[in-house]
Amino acid sequence: MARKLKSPAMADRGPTQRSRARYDSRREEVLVAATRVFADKGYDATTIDDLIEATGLQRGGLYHYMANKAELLAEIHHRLMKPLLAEVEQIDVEPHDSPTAVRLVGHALAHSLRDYNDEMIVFLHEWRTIRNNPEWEEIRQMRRDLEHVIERILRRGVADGSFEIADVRLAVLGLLGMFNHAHQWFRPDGRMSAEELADNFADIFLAGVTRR
Amino acid sequence: MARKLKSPAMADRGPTQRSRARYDSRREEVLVAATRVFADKGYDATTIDDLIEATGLQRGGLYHYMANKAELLAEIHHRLMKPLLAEVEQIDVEPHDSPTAVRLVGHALAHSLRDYNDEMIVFLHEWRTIRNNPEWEEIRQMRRDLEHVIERILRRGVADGSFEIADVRLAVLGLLGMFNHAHQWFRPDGRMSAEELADNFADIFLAGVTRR
Amino acid sequence: MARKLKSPAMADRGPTQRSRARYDSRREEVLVAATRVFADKGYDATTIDDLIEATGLQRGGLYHYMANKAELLAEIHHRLMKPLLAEVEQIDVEPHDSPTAVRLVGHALAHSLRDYNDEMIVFLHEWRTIRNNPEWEEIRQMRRDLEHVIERILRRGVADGSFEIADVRLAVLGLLGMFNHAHQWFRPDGRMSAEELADNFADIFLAGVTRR
Amino acid sequence: MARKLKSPAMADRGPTQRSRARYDSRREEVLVAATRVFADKGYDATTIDDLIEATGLQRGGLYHYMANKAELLAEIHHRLMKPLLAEVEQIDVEPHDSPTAVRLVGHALAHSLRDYNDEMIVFLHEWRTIRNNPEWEEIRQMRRDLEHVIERILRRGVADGSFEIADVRLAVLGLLGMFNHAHQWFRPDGRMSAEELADNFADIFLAGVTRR
DNA sequence: TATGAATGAGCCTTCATTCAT
DNA sequence: CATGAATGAAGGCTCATTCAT
Repeated sequence: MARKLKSPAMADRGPTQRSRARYDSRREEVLVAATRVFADKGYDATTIDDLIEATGLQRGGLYHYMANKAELLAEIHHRLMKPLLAEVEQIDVEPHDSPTAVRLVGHALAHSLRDYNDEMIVFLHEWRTIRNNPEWEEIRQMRRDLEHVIERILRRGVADGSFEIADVRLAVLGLLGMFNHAHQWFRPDGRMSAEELADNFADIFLAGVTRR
Repeated sequence: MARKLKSPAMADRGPTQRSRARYDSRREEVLVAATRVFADKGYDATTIDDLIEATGLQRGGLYHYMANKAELLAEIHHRLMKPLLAEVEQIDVEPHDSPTAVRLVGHALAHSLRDYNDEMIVFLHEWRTIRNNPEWEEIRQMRRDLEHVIERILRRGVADGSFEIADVRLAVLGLLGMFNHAHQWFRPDGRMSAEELADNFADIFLAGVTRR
Repeated sequence: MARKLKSPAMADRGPTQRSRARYDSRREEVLVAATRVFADKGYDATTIDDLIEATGLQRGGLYHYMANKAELLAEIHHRLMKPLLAEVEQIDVEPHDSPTAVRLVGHALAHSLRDYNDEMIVFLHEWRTIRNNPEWEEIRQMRRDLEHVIERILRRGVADGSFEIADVRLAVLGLLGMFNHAHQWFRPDGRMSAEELADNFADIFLAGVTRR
Repeated sequence: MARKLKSPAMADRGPTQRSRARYDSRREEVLVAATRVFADKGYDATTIDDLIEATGLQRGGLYHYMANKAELLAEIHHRLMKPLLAEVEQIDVEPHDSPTAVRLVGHALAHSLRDYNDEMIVFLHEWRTIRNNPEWEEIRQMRRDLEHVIERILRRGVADGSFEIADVRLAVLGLLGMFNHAHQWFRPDGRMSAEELADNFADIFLAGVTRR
């Protein structure tokens, strides 16, 4: 039914490159602003009016760049999890020895903390929001995927004799927990670099799991 | 009411004949598409985005062919009522005997049903929309005009002794009602032709009002 | 989880008879008022503020008596269709000859028109609203049920040789259509009684379908 | 802040001892139920209806045991922080050597985790809610007090040559962070006792700050 | 003409809280 | 103390229309 009247001459044009690019960059701004506000006030406590103020758009204009508030939260999680998951899965398939793999995972987590600091804050704070809402199964799945990859790496370390771990699931949560909690004090532009953070935490964790 | 169809008088200035023709044919397409959607979903429930989808135009483009949504509804009613009213008024001034005049009115109504099926559906469904909005007085007037012509024909039949009708107003509503309701099942390409429909209903109606 | 703290002594009380009755009567008022407004302006065109004005309640108070606007529409249809369906189904199972059964169905329809005039108006106007919304399948089903019972009665008349009908489905729609359309002019307190209406329409319909 | 727990001094006037006791025990139940719900769904996402369901009270009844929702949150924090703060301040004034003091602080934190698990969850999740609302300055102060006591203990350890800490503030946050994060997996009735948890974390922390 | 970003009024609904009984 | 009807502010979202490009 669509595009019935459009003349053949223009049928294949669609939005111009330029307008498309402007839309995308504006959407990016909206997303960044929303992430900031969500990180600061929390998703539920953030009103559309807060987003209006943060973006400088008006009500309708804002909705030009998002379907609804929930979509923003989902997108924020994708922005955080996709690169992280990719990096960790890459580590999983490369031929590292187990301690090195764990260390690299630490670096990947630290990179997220550095490059997606606000997203990380949102991710960690809104877990309950996401957990309690059927609509966000996809995000829950990404989180599970991350845990599974790390679990696989640890199990390989156990299998090859590098590690000695009583409860691998718990170790995964512990490793993630160390980094997750760091979001409360780590600042991308602070004294400690992401690499230092990663190495310090990797040292601690490896000291705890390495077979003696 | 802005942006009425440009009057022919303006055609020789500004836009070329060709571009003028293209504009009109596009406008026609918009109107037909809108009528279809209004008939299907109702005027209020139809959004501009529905019209965008139905016409294949874009938001701004669509507004080149209409001043606003309300104008479309008005125009749809004009398209239906003008020929019908003309036909019925013609019958009124011609020297038919009363039963024949009624029969011809029936045919006129059936023709509307056949030739302006979607418009008829819109007309019947949106009556309340039109009734409650001051802006549509013009349309209400056309409807009243139609009723008045028919009423005049019936009264003449009473006066000349052909008919015996207790409440002429009610009889008008009854006659219109029979045809109006037929829009729910009559299809221009269905089993029953418009002429058959007209004759059947005329038979029933005349049987009811003819002086015994 | 509920009622954990409630002392045993009061566990079986629940709302008092009195308060329950007041709630119900207030809800009834809301429903009647809403039906009136829906009948007048249409469901979609009726805003919550219209209902507030019609009921004399305030926003929150109104929502005390309804889950949402849609629920009202559903309830209105139940109020109309349940007694009608019951009456027609009763006719179907009683041992009437076919013409009598049809006449009784006409009376049942006329009773609805008389006793549930506003509900009837809403029912007839909002059919499209209901048709297009998955949430109202239950109502669509009631309508289908009604049509089926009438269809069954007509088919029995054909089978027993009383009627001669080319297209029974169409005849059902025609019978319903006659009565449905009458809502446009029939008034419970008008010149014509519901019984007269029923008999007149039954006469017309039976004249059309009786085997000659 | 209205309707605080009535002070004991008022107990002898008006309500009997018995009714007073019943009131307090009900209030206790309300608090426990609310804490559970807040921990599960979050403070903002918890509605009064959730509390009604969780307590088994009715709307009006519930409000007899609380001034408003915010008061519950404040009270929950008092229940958690008062004993913890008392325990830690006690440690501070007792003549322990610095590593022992730290270890005892760890045990105090672990006890909170064990005895006030839900309160802890609420405390950690709702920090932002509390931070952004002027009304909760008192709670923010308690948290600051806790940090200050721990900071004092650590600084004493630095002063007496036991510890070598570059950034004492950060060390405080680190120590609290370890325990705080544990609420995500620690269960009062789980494999690991609170004492074991405390000792493990104390070992790790002390290993990190002890002067070599 | 055409585009689509932007506007802002207005809609339905939720919810903490109050208060007459 | 208890009830539950009522309040009304505020929230998320829709949508017809405008306008700079």
